[in-house]
Amino acid sequence: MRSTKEQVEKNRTTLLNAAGAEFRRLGFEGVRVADVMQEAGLTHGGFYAYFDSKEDMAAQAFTHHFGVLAERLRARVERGESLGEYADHYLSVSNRDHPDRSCLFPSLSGEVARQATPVRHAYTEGLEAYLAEFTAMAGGREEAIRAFATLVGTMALARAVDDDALSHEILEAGRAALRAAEP
Amino acid sequence: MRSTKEQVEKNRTTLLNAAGAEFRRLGFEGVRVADVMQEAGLTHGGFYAYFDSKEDMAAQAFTHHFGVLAERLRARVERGESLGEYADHYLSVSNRDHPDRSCLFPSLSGEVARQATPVRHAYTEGLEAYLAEFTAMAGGREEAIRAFATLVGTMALARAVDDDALSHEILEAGRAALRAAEP
DNA sequence: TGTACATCAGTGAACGCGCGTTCACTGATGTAC
DNA sequence: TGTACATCAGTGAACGCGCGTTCACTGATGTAC
Repeated sequence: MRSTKEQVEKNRTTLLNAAGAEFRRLGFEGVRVADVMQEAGLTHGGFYAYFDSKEDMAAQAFTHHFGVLAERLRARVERGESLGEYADHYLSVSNRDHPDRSCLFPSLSGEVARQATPVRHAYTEGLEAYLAEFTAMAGGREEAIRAFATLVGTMALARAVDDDALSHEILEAGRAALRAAEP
Repeated sequence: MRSTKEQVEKNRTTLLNAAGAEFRRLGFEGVRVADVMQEAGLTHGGFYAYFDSKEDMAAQAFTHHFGVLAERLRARVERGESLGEYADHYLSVSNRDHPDRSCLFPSLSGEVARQATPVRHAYTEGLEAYLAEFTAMAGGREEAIRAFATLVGTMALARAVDDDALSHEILEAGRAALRAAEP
């Protein structure tokens, strides 16, 4: 049943994308190794041909995700997008309702703080890469950190809350905050 | 082995405090029912005399925690504490390193979004109670939401990061943001 | 106030399920000659 | 270029452990008379 090298690389990408989405959607413990394999059309036994452990998969999926994220952010910066426009996108209802399709930080930061070194390290490098791009949009590094913390906190609260009106109010307050913070 | 009514009430409080601290320290799945019971000097079998399920314990512990939190915040408001002073406290290194002794939102918001109704409901009521107090300090409800989202996001990032210098930088940026936002 | 009985907090063993990980095996791919 | 062998991605059953939950039992508390 050996696969071609190309197939293996294709599978690896599929697995990293699927794992990233599942982690954001379900949290670290909510993800099942067998499910991720299934999303790539494989059975669970083959998992260890790709990863050392579930934790290793998380670290690799994080790194992969952050690469994609930074690239997308760079495109927005190059397009000259303003902080307010970015906030409208980041804090949209669609992003709120689809953590699997959006940024990792609001969904997983709490859990990452409890993870072991490899995962935290991937996270930290991802945040640094993100801030490096975001600094241009926010008009300075400190401004970038402030603005990003507001985005992350806003989305985390808006997602957790069990009341749609309150959730909308939170999202709108966050958007207004970033509009006001434009350089 | 039946206990007195007073003992039962004392145990209940101990359990709620212990559960609240454990959830903030370890996350929902990281907490073991047996450990929480042990912290009250009890064995795991008696758990269901106090709670319907682990989830029920979480919901009750959240409500209990938010009661304490709102009370403490009210004391600070009455003392006339400024937003900047509050941020210095909230975003202290000591709070960063002791999630079990500090506010629930930065540690658990991500996970709460994936929990069932009772937990999310307790969370939502807790946030509303918190914001009700915080509005006085921040000088308005929208200002309160913005400022609190910044606090929560800042602490979540500062805790998750694997680099002490970056973590300090994040905390300081958050403190500066709230100082600048003072009414 | 004292006595008899019912209640129920608490114990500790056992159950059961989920899930990460391991393992023996398969057979197509890749490579050496 | 063709052939023989080694490699290794992939399979699916089985293992093993952790942990929430259940259960039969205990004995002190609470209550009815």
